[in-house]
Amino acid sequence: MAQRALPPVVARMWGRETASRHGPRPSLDLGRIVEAAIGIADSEGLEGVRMSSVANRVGMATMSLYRYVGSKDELLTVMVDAAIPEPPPVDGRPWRGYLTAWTRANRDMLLERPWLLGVTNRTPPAGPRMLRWLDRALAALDDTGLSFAERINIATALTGYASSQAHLTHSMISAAEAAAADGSIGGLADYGDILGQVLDPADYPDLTAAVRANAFGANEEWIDDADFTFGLDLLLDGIEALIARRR
Amino acid sequence: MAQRALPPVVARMWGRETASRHGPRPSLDLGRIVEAAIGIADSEGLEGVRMSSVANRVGMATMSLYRYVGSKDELLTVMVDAAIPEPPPVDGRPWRGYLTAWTRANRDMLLERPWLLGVTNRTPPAGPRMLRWLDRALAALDDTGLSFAERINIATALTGYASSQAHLTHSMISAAEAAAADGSIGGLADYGDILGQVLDPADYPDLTAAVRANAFGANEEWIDDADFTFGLDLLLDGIEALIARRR
DNA sequence: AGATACACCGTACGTCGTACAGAGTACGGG
DNA sequence: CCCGTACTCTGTACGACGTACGGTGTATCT
Repeated sequence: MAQRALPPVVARMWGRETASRHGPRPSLDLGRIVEAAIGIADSEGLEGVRMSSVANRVGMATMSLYRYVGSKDELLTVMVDAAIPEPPPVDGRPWRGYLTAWTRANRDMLLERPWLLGVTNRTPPAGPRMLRWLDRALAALDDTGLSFAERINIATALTGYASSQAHLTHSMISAAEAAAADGSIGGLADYGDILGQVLDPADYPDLTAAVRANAFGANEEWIDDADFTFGLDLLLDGIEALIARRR
Repeated sequence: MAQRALPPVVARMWGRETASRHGPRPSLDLGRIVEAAIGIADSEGLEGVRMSSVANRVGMATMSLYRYVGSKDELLTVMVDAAIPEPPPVDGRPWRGYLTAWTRANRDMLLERPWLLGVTNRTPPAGPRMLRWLDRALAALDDTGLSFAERINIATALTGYASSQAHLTHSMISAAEAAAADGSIGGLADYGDILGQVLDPADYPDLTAAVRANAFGANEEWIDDADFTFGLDLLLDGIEALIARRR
């Protein structure tokens, strides 16, 4: 059985470090470092996470971190997985109820730690927590008669929806915060205002109509679940139709 | 009518520059700079886009760019909108056919210029091209009896789906390229391989089953539209159900 | 003609990731 | 018991890169 060697990042995430024989014991472990980095990201955002600031927080020299982590990118990758909470527990609920909660929890975790959105994953997800989410979604669809490939695609679509939505509401929130300071665009109402100024009705007939109908100023409560639920139900209805068709 | 002042980035994107009275004429315009920056991004990726490299390409000193652009972030924002192609033309097609083409074109443009995925939009989209896409999607749903708010939500969901999907396939592609060089994870088959090594069947029952069923090694052709169409049809079926329900 | 505002540019600074090399330390073999 | 070895920790230094600042030349307005 030719075992392909695990990439170092993956090995570290799964705690498959090879214990060393010689020399002094490490005075730290990767966990403490990641924990410190997450703490900084939570309080100062991603820009606050510097190799120097992380090292400072764990009481080491900057360069010492490189005994535990190959690069800053690697640290970020490990951070992401460690910062993810456990997926909602699977009770006996029907799939639709569970996946609703699952997707909402997915979005919520991204809004609680917005810096997760700022880490562009270049590697496919291979962390223990992330995969646990995937596993639970597959489990929820166990009795639907769908193939594994289909179930994976469904989970992927839902994850994508959660993160798009989180990205959107987060950008609205931070725009509003910026607006409070310097008076730029803040809130959907201002956004509609801007559009009204700039749009040429001939070029953008429907969008102009939407602005005039005040479709943007409508709900000021962005985290209001109305929009989120609307799109989610679109997906779930589609899934339901697929399952029905299969039977 | 109290016109809220346009944010400078928005003004620049819409060509609302105030012509200056005194002094020498600018030897360039924003368009040339953006064009140059896009050219670099296309050939070298986002990391290639430095203020110095852009300046070099247009034949100016680095600092001269700041006469045309407030900051690098601003340049990136303007680049994004300028790099977006026109949305597919609206013919008389029924909404489903048009939105299918629209979403696919949306994804394709992201795969053609992957660096678009690397620009994290902190501002809500306010560029002429981006808004034209939105307008056309709204237009396609004209005769469906849906409200403006609903149509906007639908367009948002489809855009989100396109970019999630693009993000995913792009990360697979670049992982494969990296694998060709250093032998890390490449392709879905390798991915499944890794998972098989690392997963504890007790903790990840369904995922293990999926791996054993070879659900990951199945289709090697990532840009194959099968996966894309599957998720898209989920959404479109949901939309269709909604429209039907309304009537 | 002089004042004024603006285009363009060279220099310089601050920040951040990390390559490199040295110094101290525990373990294993002789 | 001791020496070599491998490993941990650290300071210094370098290279990128964004951009603040101030100076210089030029075209327009009074």
